[in-house]
Amino acid sequence: MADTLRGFKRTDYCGVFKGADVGREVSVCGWVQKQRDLGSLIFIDLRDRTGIVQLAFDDTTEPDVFEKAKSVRSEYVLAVKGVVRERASKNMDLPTGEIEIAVTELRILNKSETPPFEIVENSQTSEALRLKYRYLDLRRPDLQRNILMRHRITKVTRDYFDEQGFIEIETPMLIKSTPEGARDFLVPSRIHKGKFYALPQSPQLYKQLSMVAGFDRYMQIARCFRDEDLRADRQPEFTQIDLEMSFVDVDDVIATIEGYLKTLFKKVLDIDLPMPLPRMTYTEAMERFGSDKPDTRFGLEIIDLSDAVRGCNFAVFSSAIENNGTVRGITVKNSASVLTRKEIDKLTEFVKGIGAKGLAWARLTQEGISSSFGKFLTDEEMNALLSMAGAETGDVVLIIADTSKKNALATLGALRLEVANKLKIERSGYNLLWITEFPFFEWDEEQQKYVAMHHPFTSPMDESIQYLETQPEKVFAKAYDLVMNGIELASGSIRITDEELQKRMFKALGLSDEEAYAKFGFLTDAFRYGAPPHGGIGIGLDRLVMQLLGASTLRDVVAYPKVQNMMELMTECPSEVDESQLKELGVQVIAEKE
RNA sequence: GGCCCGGUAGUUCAGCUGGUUAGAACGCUAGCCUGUCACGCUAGAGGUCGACGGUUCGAGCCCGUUCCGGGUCGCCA
Repeated sequence: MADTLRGFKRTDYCGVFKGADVGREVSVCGWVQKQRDLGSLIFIDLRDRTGIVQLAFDDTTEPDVFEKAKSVRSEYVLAVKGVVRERASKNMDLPTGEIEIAVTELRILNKSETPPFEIVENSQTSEALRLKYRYLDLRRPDLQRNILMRHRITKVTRDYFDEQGFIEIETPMLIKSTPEGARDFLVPSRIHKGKFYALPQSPQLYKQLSMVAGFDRYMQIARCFRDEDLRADRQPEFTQIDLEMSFVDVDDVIATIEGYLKTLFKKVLDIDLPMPLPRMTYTEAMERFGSDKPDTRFGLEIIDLSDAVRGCNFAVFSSAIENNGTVRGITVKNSASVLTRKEIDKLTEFVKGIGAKGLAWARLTQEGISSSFGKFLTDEEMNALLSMAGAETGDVVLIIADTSKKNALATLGALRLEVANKLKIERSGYNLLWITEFPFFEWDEEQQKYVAMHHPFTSPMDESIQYLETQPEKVFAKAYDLVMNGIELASGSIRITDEELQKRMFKALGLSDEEAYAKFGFLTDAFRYGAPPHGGIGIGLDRLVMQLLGASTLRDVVAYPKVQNMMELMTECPSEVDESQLKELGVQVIAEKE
């Protein structure tokens, strides 16, 4: 039978003791990190979320307390009373290493089985096992720090936006399904059989309606859901710092977020982030980095080599250009020793894996120039190409030719990151920038038509509205993304508040008036009653925390994450439900397992 | 859905060309030990080699299927 807490009152956390505490009688609670039994001397490291304190049992300890200490094992839960004293031998590696607690009273509040893995920092145990026993995993100091840091970040966030006059409004979790974009999680209705709620992909429409309602500045730390496949930086449910502001344009939203980031970095990391943040248009980001979320902490920028090889005898190059395509490359400085033929073959496989037809290359070594295309080019053409690429001895030029400029840039964007990883190019620090002026429409090869890059409430830039019906590729959006270290951290836009423009928008996206009204009528109705101009942004809180902590996966900053197949390994959900539950909901399972 | 990587003791891993009784470290159990803090010493327990099927005289190892985990592409307005 375990001891109880009756009459016991904790006075201190474990990890906070200092030399000045010597002589105090204290009471602490925690988990046993380690018991070291030296015979007539026992040490126990007691751990709570603040750290570790050493408990000492020796010839000054009551015999029954000493016997009890002998029986203590890892992860037992203890309550301890004793006197803080200076250690006979100090441990300077430990914050509390100068003192220990000479125990006068020991209560074993609960025993523990031997845990399936050790509760230590930097655990090497497989993530699957750790996730199954997440409550033990979360006891580890690194995850404790992450979760505490996450708390700190949300606290600073709420405080900042409160001070700026933002109002936190809780929007519903059971909402109407609007199946554009990502797949919705659906919730069947018991009362309305055959009808469904959706879990929100974001509070988008409600925050806009809150602007119509006159709340002027809205903020919510909102849970969002998307039924799409997972990645290291994607969970099916995630948290967004969601904002909306009335009477603003692009610069106002950006300035607000910059103020927030400056405060956040200062308070959480004590870093003075230089403001304002750099801005880059979408077009420039694609041209230079082949990505709308460029990691600009290193070079390897994309170079247009088309002019050097136009009309050359290498059909791969010349025909790409003739067919309105392009030839582009990146020059990898001083890499010829690392990027051997074999490594370049691997890179070729890599680009083929993401849809390129191949990879042309040139290595400039002391022994001369070797390349995959040299025999097709005249010396003049080769020299012009290398000079345009800025290549010198020791460099390697990697070239993609494609009839689609978009594909060539995207491939090189991915290749650029792959090469940076391969060469272990140093990428430290916090690199933030805004990407602005996104195209409104994107040409979809499969559907052979323009499709929206954003939700249909995004406002076009004023000067491009005229092209909406005639030249969709010339329409740019009042949309902005915040990119940090090559990860999309936030995304937002100024919204449409003009009913006529909204109708034109729906039409341009291929939605009939009837469809648009059935789906979004509640919003367009609202806009007939005095909608203030407004815009906002959603910041991915999980990604933000991940970046600030330097974590490599969201699972390290989400307390109870899901794994790649969408399961939560601890509770093993999703799980089957009773036939009676299904019947009550009017739901029939037809997708039996094969 | 495609591609790539992984699955051997509680944990992290090794395991030769397919060949006797599958090893190590940590952890765990017991005993000893008065200043440990990666305590030390001695002894011990602990294995469906992810699962199923196949090839073989013989499979942890080869082949097939499948399950589980990770990365990635598709997907993510």
